[in-house]
Amino acid sequence: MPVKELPKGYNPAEVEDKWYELWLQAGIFTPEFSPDEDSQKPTYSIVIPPPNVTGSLHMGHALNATIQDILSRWKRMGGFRVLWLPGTDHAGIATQNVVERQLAGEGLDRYKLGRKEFIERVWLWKEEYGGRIIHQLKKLGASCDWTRERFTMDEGLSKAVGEVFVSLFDRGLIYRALRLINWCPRCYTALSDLEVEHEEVHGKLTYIRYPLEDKSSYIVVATTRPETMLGDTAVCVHPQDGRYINIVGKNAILPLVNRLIPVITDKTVDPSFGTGSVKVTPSHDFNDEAIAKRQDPPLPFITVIGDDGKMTQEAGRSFAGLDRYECRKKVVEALKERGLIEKIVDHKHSVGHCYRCKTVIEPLATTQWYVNVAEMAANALNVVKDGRIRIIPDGWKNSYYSWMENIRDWCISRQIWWGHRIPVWYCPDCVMENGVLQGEYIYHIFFAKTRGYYEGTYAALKEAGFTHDEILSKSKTIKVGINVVPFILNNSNNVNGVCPKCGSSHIMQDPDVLDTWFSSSLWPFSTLGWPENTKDLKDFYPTGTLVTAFDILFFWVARMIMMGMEFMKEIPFKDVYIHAIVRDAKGDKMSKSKGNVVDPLILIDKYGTDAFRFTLAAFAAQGRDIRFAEDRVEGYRHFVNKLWNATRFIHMNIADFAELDLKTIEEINTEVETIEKTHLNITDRWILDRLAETAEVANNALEDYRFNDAASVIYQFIWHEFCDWYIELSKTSLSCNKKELALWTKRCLLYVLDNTLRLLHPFMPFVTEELWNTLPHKNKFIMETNYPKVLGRDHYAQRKMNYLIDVISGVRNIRGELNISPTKKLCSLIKTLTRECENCLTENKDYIINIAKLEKLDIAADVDKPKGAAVSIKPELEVFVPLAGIFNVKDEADRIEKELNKTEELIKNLDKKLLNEDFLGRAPKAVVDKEKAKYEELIEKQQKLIENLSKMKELQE
RNA sequence: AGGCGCGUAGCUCAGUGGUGGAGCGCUACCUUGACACGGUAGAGGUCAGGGGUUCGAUACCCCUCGCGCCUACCA
Repeated sequence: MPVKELPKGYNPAEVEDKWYELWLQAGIFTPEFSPDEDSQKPTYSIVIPPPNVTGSLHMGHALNATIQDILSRWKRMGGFRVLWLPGTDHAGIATQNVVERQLAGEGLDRYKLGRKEFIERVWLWKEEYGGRIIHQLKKLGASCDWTRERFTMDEGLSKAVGEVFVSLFDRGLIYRALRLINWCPRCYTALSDLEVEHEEVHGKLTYIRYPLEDKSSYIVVATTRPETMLGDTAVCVHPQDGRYINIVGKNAILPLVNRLIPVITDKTVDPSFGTGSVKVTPSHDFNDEAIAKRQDPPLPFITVIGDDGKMTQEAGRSFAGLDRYECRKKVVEALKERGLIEKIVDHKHSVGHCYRCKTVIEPLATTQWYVNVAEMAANALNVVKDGRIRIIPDGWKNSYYSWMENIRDWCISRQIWWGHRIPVWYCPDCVMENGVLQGEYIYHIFFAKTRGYYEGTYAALKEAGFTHDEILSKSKTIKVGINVVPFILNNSNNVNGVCPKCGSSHIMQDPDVLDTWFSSSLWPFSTLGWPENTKDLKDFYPTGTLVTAFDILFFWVARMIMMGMEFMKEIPFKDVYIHAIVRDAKGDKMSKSKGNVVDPLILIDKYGTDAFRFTLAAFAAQGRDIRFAEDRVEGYRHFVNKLWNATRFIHMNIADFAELDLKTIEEINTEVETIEKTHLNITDRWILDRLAETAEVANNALEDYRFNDAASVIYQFIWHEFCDWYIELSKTSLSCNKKELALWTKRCLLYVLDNTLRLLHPFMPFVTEELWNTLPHKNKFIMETNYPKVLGRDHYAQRKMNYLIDVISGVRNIRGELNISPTKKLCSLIKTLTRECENCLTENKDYIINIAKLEKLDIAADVDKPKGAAVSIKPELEVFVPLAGIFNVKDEADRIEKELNKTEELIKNLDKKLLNEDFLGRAPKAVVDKEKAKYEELIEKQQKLIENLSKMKELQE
């Protein structure tokens, strides 16, 4: 093996980009990398949770991607043909917001640009900035197959969206309905229930008197939103509420508006809240809407707040045009003037906010598209219940169940432009059953006043001389009445299509686009080529594991399961691994507005990707959030450096062994694995055993998605067994005059190093690749090798090695506690209590002498403790270090006394236990035996300590 | 309101029905020929509090307190 000279420390910056580039060039991330072998392999696939194309990498992404990369690399090394498919999400509302902000900077808005041009602008933006997060994932070392990168607005994925929409539409599972929805007046669109974030706010509860029509009295209602009273159409009490029994059925006079509204009953009213009587505003409150619909006949809906968050004409002259909050003040003032405010009290309640812009949501009656999810949800529930899909950790299953059991139809239309446009058309020229043109129910609002017109029905505008194309091109908003019949064109891209019913060519497409999550719900199969029957689909669907955080369990995971079952008739993934949310060190969620975000790229810059990734893995305990602490990253950077230097040591110490020249690491591995164990020295055998156990534990942990356990067992092995013990001991092995033995130690060093690098590679791809490539090898990249798995255990070596460790740590302990300089050479005598122990120590005397810094070592069964010696008591041996003249007698006496106290404490506890009849009778025999053995050992130790202590005391006198 | 989770060394966190663990920090000694991004030794915890189950509880059950999150039609 040629001599390698490594620099003294590891410099990630010099290494990372180089390897990533080489990996890409070689195509090692694609499942086609080695086609011959690959055809035999089982497949394993992961689809990335597509980050928003507007996004930049945050800690959550970093954790998410690190876990997927660990799985991908581990599975590749485990003999799977792996596809990790990357991509991004078009993030309708978010992206549109970003581009609109950009336009505003130029004094433009989307209406001035027009729909087509606006969308072109978004694509331009996407081409320029949308690749940022992809670039950042590469910095993280993500082994995605970039040749298969997808975007939810790609042609293929759009085709899938269209196919799914049409299929559900044809089966009546997609429908239009007029109901209250969550409306964001700033984003100017409907939102699904999930996209609303509820937040506690400190508000006011206003008690308002509504006079009764007969002037006999008034009824007091309590509200948090006084401005909505303008749209009240009833007052409601609980049917059994005695206080109101006499006025139910009467009318109240709605103040400020002077509308007569009935006092009605509904069981949902809570008599104990407020006055027990509630104002009913069907158009602006979900609860009130439900009450209104339960009445027979239903209560009228009066919309007093518009889609811009301002009061409508219906709100009356004094309030129309006011912002809803402005109006709230004005209404309260007006009521006060009339003496109709009974009181106003502080009130904490939760209010819905837009998840994209945090504006307070307005419930608004609009016509929207919905998916009927009842049946799909039931299927999606079953596949988790019957275990076809596992959720890990399974604590999340209950959340999943309760959501799926209470699921409501999914509002999928959004009043924005960026996204998949709903592939549905309307014909204004068709005549409806009532003899009216559909065009009478299609309402256009222009973005600018044109020839005196600002808005109007399609029919009216046509009448006024506008052409079809003009109407469409000038429309800012198109509201299509619920009674207008939608249809699908055979080819939904065929803009020149005609109405299938009347043949009119004046048809128009639905103006809305689909919820972004609609396209993401198809991700596991649309990215693999569906609706085409592709080879990828056959090879990689269903995928193996979905890795995500719980916050999109419903948004995304549940919907993927629904859609997968519906269109593939098969689960989209076998395991769902839910990882933690990364918080700051105080436990707060990281957010830009709080200014507590930690930028992963800065950490990568500072500590290197490997240290950063390892930190995330080490933190990734199941079922718990991560409080990110930067000093952990620093700690693991030191670990990387430690590994680097271990390799450096090995290179420096194998140079003069010409026998191993020209051998590859693979050949050396074979030699180590096939050699009869008895040819190896005890330290070699011991480290091989430790390695075997480490590999075993690491594999089991990865199998169970316990990334932190895998990381820490590898860490402990490398630092505290391989480096602290084995490498130190190997210095003695290597200087051994039996050349053949030394040669085996050299092989073992290389063997353990190689295995260690492979074990660590999924966690730390860069440094392991760099170091592994300093070894002569057959394959080109470390990821082409196998993940260490079944290596032989060696319990015999374990037991023998413990004798050495006992002696060495005994001497070290004496040295440390008595404050004897590490450079001071000492003498030591070992009294052995068993033959096995004596033989083992004698055989391996040199290790002890070197590592414990001794100048003389005697081992025998009949050693007498020298006068004035420090002592260390171990199970099968006693260590004496004569220190007459060197040490302070009192210090050693104190030391022994401390040890004695500790021992006696343990004996006391055990004593209690062993005197307990119940314990002896009921505890398992193995436990009792173990405790008894321990007890005897401790008693023996205690006696020896007492003996030694008295000798010390004699010396002191 | 309901549900879930958490409370373990100064800090950040693992963990387990049978003598309390890691990293960082701290103390002492050491520039030993892989590494001071290092080595050796050490200090430090009634495992939130109370009750129960058990021969035995930090771990399992119940309650209390504190913190966090999710869900809900809290007018």
